[in-house]
Amino acid sequence: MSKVRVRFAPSPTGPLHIGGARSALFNYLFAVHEGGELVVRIEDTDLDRSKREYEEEILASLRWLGLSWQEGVDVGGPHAPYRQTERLAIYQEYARELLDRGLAYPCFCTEEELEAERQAAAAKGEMPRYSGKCRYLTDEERQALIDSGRTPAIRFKVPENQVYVVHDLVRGQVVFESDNTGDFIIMKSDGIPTYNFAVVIDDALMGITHVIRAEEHLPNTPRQLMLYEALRFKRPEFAHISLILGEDRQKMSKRHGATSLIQYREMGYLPQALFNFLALLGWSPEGEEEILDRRQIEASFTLDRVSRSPAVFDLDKLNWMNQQYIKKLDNQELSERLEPFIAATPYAGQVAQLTPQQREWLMEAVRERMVCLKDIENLLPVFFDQPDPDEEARAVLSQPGVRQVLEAIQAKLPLKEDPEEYRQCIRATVKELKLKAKDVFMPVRCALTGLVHGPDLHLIMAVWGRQETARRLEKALAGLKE
RNA sequence: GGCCCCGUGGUCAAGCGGUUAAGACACCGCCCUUUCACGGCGGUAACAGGGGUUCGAGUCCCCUCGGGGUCACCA
Repeated sequence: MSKVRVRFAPSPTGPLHIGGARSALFNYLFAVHEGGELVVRIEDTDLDRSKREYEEEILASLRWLGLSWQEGVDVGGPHAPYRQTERLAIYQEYARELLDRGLAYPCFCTEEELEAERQAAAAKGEMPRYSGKCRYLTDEERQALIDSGRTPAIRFKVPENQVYVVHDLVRGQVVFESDNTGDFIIMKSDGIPTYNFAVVIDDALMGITHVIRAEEHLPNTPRQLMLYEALRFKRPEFAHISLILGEDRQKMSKRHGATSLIQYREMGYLPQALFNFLALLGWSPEGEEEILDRRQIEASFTLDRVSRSPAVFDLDKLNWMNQQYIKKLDNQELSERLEPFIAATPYAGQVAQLTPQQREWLMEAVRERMVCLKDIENLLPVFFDQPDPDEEARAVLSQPGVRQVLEAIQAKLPLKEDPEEYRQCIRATVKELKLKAKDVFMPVRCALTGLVHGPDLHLIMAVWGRQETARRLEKALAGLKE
């Protein structure tokens, strides 16, 4: 058995989509698990829509996700070039061969004519399928058309009455009849190959052994099988993975909200979480554990555990998973991950002023309260602002005995700045005044933060430090009615 | 419409002829707790329908229904 070689072949016509990321991920996982190789090829034959910046963005997204590959546009390799527009001579050579062997022919129909044909077919309730009009043109007729200034596209002659069977690794046998397919274009009139033609040639030449791609490509597969046959290439194994759907069960697209990987990064999702989440969309490990790191997934990934049915993208579950991963980060990592998100808030400067120790406390206070890293922007204010108490807080502060509590706290504010010291200070007050813990904690929280909810009070106080805590107490006391 | 794929709780999903039909997310309840969150415990909830095959069917076959994909000189 030859070494497994798979590929991920995106079109640089937009940012990397969630679905594309999952296809890339499955290829990557299969390659790693089988000890094979992954190649990244750029399918930029759509000249109008392809953009180099998208190519770069896609590669960056793949790297961010944690994928790596052995061959590709950016890393080179023995089958270079890996960008289809740089391989045009190759496709032209094979097109020539098919023409010479009578397996393809020039088609002079204009797009307008073809469109009219399709309209007519649709009107009659027939399926739109190329009529084969140009298939039997004589040499003279062809020459005349060329002389009249037309540049032909090249069509492949679809074999009649043949049955093509795809032995799909996730779907089993899928049968297609060639008669359902009209002669299709393999080279556009501008000399650029179409998708079906270019993929087949590249996959064959690059020694791809397994084509793992989204299910939307399944109907294309018989055309590709015809080309493998015509070009006398050995066909690879195929595995069509199910689609990722939006809430409405339609193929996920822009209208379903965030669909590009970049957007998830910007919202503060961790690549490890996305990696884990995406792997579980359409694949399941043997055990019951669902929080699995990259190594574990690589070690257990097999195609036979890939699901045939489409999967709805469940943001709730991604959120939960991201939260799990955030919780696992230590202070150092969390702090680093959070940096760009903190920088985007008005508190960036103040956070930068914190001592390393205070910063640790900040991380502890905040860690279990975030679903996404971006949530930090809602958590920061309590450490740096002292808003007037909101309605709920005012209710707490209007209870009798609040002044006494605040004064007791004030009297024993610890000299040592440490969360434990602050906690002890409050506990001691509880004991001294013979109150319920709640009746001390809540007034203090409300007086100092103006809010009834928030991170652990002793951690917040530690981040403030003695001076700031004392200042807030002062201010709160002054603001009390009596 | 033609062709093709899919069909276990709201969602992901285990199951590969015999199970009280796992587990996770979400939801609800209880506990922990200064609050919220976290965490712990528990609960509601599913084999699309109909025919077969079989001693026995979520598992195999057929039909129906439902959902989706695809029918370009886009990939």
